[in-house]
Amino acid sequence: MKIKVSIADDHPIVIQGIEKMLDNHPLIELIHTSKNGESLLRNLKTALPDVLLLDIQMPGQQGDELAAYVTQHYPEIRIMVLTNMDHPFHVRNMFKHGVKGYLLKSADKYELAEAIDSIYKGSNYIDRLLRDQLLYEVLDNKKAHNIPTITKREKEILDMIASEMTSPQIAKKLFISLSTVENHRSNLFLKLGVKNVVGLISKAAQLGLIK
Amino acid sequence: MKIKVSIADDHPIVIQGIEKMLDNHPLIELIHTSKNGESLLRNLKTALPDVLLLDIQMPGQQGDELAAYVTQHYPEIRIMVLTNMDHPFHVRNMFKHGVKGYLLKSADKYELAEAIDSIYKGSNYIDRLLRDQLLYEVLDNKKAHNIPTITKREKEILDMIASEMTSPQIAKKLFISLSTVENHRSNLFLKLGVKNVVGLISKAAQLGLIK
DNA sequence: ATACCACTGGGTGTTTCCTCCTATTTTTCC
DNA sequence: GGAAAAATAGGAGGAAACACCCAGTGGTAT
Repeated sequence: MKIKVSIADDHPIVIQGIEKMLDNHPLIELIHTSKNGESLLRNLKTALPDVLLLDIQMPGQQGDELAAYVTQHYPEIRIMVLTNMDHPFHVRNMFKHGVKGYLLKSADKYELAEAIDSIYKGSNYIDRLLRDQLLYEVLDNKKAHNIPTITKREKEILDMIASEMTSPQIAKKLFISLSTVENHRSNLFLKLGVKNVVGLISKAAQLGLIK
Repeated sequence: MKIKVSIADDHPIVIQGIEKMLDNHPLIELIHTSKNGESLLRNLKTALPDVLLLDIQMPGQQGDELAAYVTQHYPEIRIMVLTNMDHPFHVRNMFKHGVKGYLLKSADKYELAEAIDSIYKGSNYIDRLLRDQLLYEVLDNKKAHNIPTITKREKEILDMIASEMTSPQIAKKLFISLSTVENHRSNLFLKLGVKNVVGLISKAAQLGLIK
């Protein structure tokens, strides 16, 4: 009995690449591939995989919502994220949504097969570099990547900052005082652990909070 | 006589994906694949492809330098960029360095084959969306994406800005006066057509100038 | 009912940003 | 060798950012 694998990724090249990598593998078989969330959900109704390879950035539904949905409705499927996003934040975030593995798209066929095999057997799998980074964070007691929740208002203001608006402009547009805007700004700096607006933009982009 | 194709991309998944896409194609054959610039140059010494599929972001050499080198030393090779970067700037930039085609990694096998075929036959090929955007820029007489050259010093300072350094800090580190740093800043704003550092960072990231 | 938290607003002071000038020296290129 | 571009530096001024405070209000969860 082979391990049944399904892929959801909007890039044909990636799908074909994985197909080729798993081709003729003695223990793994590919049962279906999906270009987007809807297609995936349709496929899941026809046959259930043991392991689902899931991209984070896809048109329509976001990977984290999709992961949460699949985890809830098909708890027996083990989800492995397959992405280019190499920030520990995303690892934490996706594991919160029930995934069991996190693999980068730079992986080769041996890594891919090993990752699939180990999460099928019940272990978790995280890309080596990211695993080390997460471990380092824990040992170092760093909170930097353990991002606190960004509130609705903060997110709103973050977006406006990112579109090159100054604090006075934001205050005017939101009908609130300059002080309030600057308070929100400062809170964003604190929460993301950055020193200035440059860091804010970089970090927020890295975390997928903007753009 | 088939069209001889070579790939240079640091992601095994992408290489395998393209291999699979071109497998059994009646008119196209893959003669070698390379994971980085060095490996590519070594491969070129053994056999010459008609078309080279080249990634922009690779460890070590950057895609544009590599393209320029190959264009100069092997003018008979037609280079097609294969990348995720979907900004018109990169199209302009890579064509400046002698490439003949620009394809996004979201392409499917038909697009891939068509693109290879058309640049082999002497036409250029640009992803449809990017082609439209470029055309729009021309018709609209927009200069926004026609980014002037960023000088070495400006690049240096841009990197320091991106690492959250303030102007006084940069001045101190480079042993130049604050005025000079601020001049370079202003010039960067002008060249990238932005209003403040936020815009600078976003634009620079978009253009691949930083990170 | 009380404790928490998001959102709001204010004050005060320093630093940095950003713009608009001008101007000299050095490097690069044809 | 002469022109153009890049790098350097200065002043002057206003706007914005950033770092500290503090404090009231309204919702909500225990």
